[in-house]
Amino acid sequence: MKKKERHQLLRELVQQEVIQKQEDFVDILKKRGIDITQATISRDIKELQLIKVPAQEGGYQYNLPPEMNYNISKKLARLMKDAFVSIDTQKEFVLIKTLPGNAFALGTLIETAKYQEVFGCISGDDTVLIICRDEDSAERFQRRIISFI
Amino acid sequence: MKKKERHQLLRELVQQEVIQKQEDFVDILKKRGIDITQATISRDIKELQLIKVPAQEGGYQYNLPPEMNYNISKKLARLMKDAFVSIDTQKEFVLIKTLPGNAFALGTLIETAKYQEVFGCISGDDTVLIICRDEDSAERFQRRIISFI
DNA sequence: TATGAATATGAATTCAAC
DNA sequence: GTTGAATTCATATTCATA
Repeated sequence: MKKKERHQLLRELVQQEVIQKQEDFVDILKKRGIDITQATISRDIKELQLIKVPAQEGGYQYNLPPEMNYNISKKLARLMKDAFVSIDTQKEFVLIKTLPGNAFALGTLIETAKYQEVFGCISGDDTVLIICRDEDSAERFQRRIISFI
Repeated sequence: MKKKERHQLLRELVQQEVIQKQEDFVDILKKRGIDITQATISRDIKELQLIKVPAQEGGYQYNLPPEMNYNISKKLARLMKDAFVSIDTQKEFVLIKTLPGNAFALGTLIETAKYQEVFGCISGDDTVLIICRDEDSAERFQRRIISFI
């Protein structure tokens, strides 16, 4: 496997999995039959400019570079402006209604953006249900989303 | 000095100075008569969610959390849309013309955003001169800026 | 709760090999 | 130019103390 391919894989992994430390990368790659050491991962991270973000719930998480997250936020903002219908919260849940056919894309973006308030999210055709970490998170997340409109 | 004050100070420092490691914080605070250890800085960084961004020119730099940088980019995008007149590059220099009175604000935002392409920048009333790290950086930076319009 | 000292853990670099 | 092993260096945590 070439370095470029590995870099691409790391970019995907960091969006899909919760990577807390460089050894996590090593372990995941090992499971896929790619043997690589922490030293190489360290260099990869530097080249890809991945960042280690402190999570307030304890722990850390590697993430995409700010620049790329900015692009994700931009997409999110655009989609919200285009397809947003309504938003409501109840306890730790946030429910967003969109124009038909847009919820899945919205859900994917919300997940990719990895907002700390968000525990998980499920999307239908015109509805995204976001499960936040707690009631406060839900409120914060709602404000965040509304600011995009 | 209270923890809250120190946190505020760290937020300012991270925008003004190039902080490569936690000991840099310790040293800077010491010069200001604030005695604090690396352990405390580590906790502060976690609470403030500061991130360590790899710079492609070697080295690392602590920075504000992605969320806050997103806001800076949003301001930059808005100002560009409002006040942009023209842009041109020559070697490693980028020259941006703005409506009168807007260049200084633009320059400040560009500096705060800490784009890696940028070495430094000088602002007048309707002109910002950005010195990039090299010719390639200047081109990349120009594209970046244009994407805001 | 906030902190420092000591320590453990994680991450970056050096050096040699390829 | 890329990598792993060993090492150095940086950072997070533990444990004690205020």
